[in-house]
Amino acid sequence: MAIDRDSVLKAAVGVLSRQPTAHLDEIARAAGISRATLHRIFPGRDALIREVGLLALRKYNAALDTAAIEDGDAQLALRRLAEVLVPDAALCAFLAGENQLFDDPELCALWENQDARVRALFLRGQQEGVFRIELSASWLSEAFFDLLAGVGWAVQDGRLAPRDSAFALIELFLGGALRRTSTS
Amino acid sequence: MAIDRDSVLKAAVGVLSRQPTAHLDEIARAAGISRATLHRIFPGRDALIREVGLLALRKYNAALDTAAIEDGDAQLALRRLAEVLVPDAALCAFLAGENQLFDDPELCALWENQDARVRALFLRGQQEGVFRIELSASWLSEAFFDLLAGVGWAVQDGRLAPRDSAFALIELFLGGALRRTSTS
Amino acid sequence: MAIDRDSVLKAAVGVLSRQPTAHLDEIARAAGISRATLHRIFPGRDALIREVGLLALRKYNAALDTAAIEDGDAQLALRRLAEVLVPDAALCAFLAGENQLFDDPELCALWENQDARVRALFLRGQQEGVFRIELSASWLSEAFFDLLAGVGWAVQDGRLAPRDSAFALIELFLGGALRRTSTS
Amino acid sequence: MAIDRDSVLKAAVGVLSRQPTAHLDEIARAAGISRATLHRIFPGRDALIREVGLLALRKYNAALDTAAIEDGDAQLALRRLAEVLVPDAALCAFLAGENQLFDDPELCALWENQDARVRALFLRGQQEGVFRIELSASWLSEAFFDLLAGVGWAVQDGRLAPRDSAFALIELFLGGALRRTSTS
DNA sequence: TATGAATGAGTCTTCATTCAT
DNA sequence: AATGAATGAAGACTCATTCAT
Repeated sequence: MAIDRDSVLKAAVGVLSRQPTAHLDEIARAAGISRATLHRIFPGRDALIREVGLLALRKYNAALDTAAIEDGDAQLALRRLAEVLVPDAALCAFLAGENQLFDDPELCALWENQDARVRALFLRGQQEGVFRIELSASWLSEAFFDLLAGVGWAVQDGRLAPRDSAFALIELFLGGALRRTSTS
Repeated sequence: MAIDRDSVLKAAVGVLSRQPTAHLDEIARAAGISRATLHRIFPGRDALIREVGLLALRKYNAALDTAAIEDGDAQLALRRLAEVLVPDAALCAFLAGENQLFDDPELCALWENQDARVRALFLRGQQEGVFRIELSASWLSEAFFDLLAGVGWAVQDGRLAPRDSAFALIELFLGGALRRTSTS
Repeated sequence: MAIDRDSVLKAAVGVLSRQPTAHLDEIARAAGISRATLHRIFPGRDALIREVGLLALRKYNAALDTAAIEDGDAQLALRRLAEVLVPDAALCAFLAGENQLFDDPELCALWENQDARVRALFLRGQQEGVFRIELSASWLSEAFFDLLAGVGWAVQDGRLAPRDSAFALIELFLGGALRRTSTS
Repeated sequence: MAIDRDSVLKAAVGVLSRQPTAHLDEIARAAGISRATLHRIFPGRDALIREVGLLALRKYNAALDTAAIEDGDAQLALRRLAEVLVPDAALCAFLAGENQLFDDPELCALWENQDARVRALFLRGQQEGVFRIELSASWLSEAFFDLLAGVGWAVQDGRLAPRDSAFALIELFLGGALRRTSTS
């Protein structure tokens, strides 16, 4: 059995999400293999990063499906999405740090497609009166992603407990930082 | 007239916040000088990045002072802080992308000091009943910074109008994405 | 088979003793390897030069031991030393050309230690009535080294036959250029 | 009055004889002028070094004339030469360290011419029975130069008193290190 | 004229990548 | 198949050199 591509990818995510400029040395060490072997599995650095990007985008897309964001109440759909995405927040952190990745037309298209679905979710929610209309759907989409990446970083660096991360994300994003006074 | 360190730093921020791995070539070109001159002003790449980091942290610290975040209502203090920080959001985006920067003890200490002030602001707000207590002060502080960096990226890439950025940041962060229904 | 550090060092001596400013390119070519490999073996130019210096000083020290300069007649001891040192005269030529090398405390200490032994040899010879007392022991030591380096250069450039070099060195140094007339 | 070329040359000798790879910065500083001014006086580094080389060779040649080495007893001629050369030993030290200098045909020719005169002196001395014939004239010439350069270094670095240098040179070179026992 | 400032050229260095075992 | 060893390519860096004052 060949070395497991997935385990190498996972190691790469762990290293690259924290340090996008990490050397292949570190990634190989994190994966427990040598640089040369890393090259046998992935034809080169760009290929490796592209694979990680593809993995991230596929998981993101799968999460959109799993959460069925086009169905039902927009708020609940977003809550489902957060629940599904948070375990892979590191992948989103990776994507946030490798914005050069989107020079690749295929990845860019994938991202656009998925981002469009999220924007559509917010738009739907705004039309249904669930989400605020003063904030554009695209900003909501971007901010949601920013916080998701932030959760990924915070968890990886031990500043946020994985168990709390979904709550922290969705509560802040949906409800904001202000306490709602009952009388207002 | 001598080359202005600050103008070079500004150009470096513009380039590095979008692309942390940018070559010195690009930075020099963006600053309108040659690589050699860039090296005369800053002894090396690390020194340049460190200087940009210092600039960012100093601006951040100055913003905390300007906004007087220790004074008055916590919500208003945070609103003032957002207003002051947003024009320099690119610097925060840079900081977010160069987390390796905090290996430097001095920069790390500076950051810790400033982050502590922001956490104290949230803590005060929570004690005063202004901010929600279900979200930890440190998460609020980190999330605020994440959104600030996100604003920086979005503005730089033309996805968010500079004019709207302060509003987008503070409204989402304070109020969240959900529309508040008057009857609930 | 792994590249031999010693063979690289030997090549470096050959190049650097003639031309202290030689590019790493030339040294690598002389060693039959690429610049990159040279860098893998020695972390940098300074490290390489330092290693060559260490090699030279170690050989010099070993020669002092081999010749047992502290034992027996001082003149014979010096003759033994010359015999042992001459094959490595190129190393001494290298040392003579890289006097900046002695900024390094360790190398400087090594040199001082060895030079002290040679000075002690001359002092002993002077006390035994073997060496002239009008010439200070430190000057004798230095002059001996100068001639040794000169032999190294002359041999490398083909102006002196290796076979004659020990004789040329020791005869000139001990006896001087003047013919001794029996009647005087 | 323009900056004195000679004072700059003198400063260059002082620096370059100790450190052949010295930067123009150091030479300019030693001469009390700026790098740019140094460039105005000498068209470039090569030109400067060539000028110093020419100066050294001219002084050497002048010394051969002043000492009238072709006249009278060979031993006395060499003693006169040593007396005349020792004050400029630093120049010889410079020449010894810049052997690349002799790639220049003119300098090479000059050197060859002068070296031939010195070799002729030794050859004459050997034929007159003054110098030993076991040591070739060319080796004697080279060794004399080596010791002269050694004197230059030793004086510059404070290991030899200028006052003693001529004596140290000529006594060692002519008489050698061995004490001559009256009975032998 | 003399100089601080700027730069072109070329070396040093470090990667990602390939090769031989 | 996996790896240590070797290398090509390209960026970082430092000079000598030139320019503008």
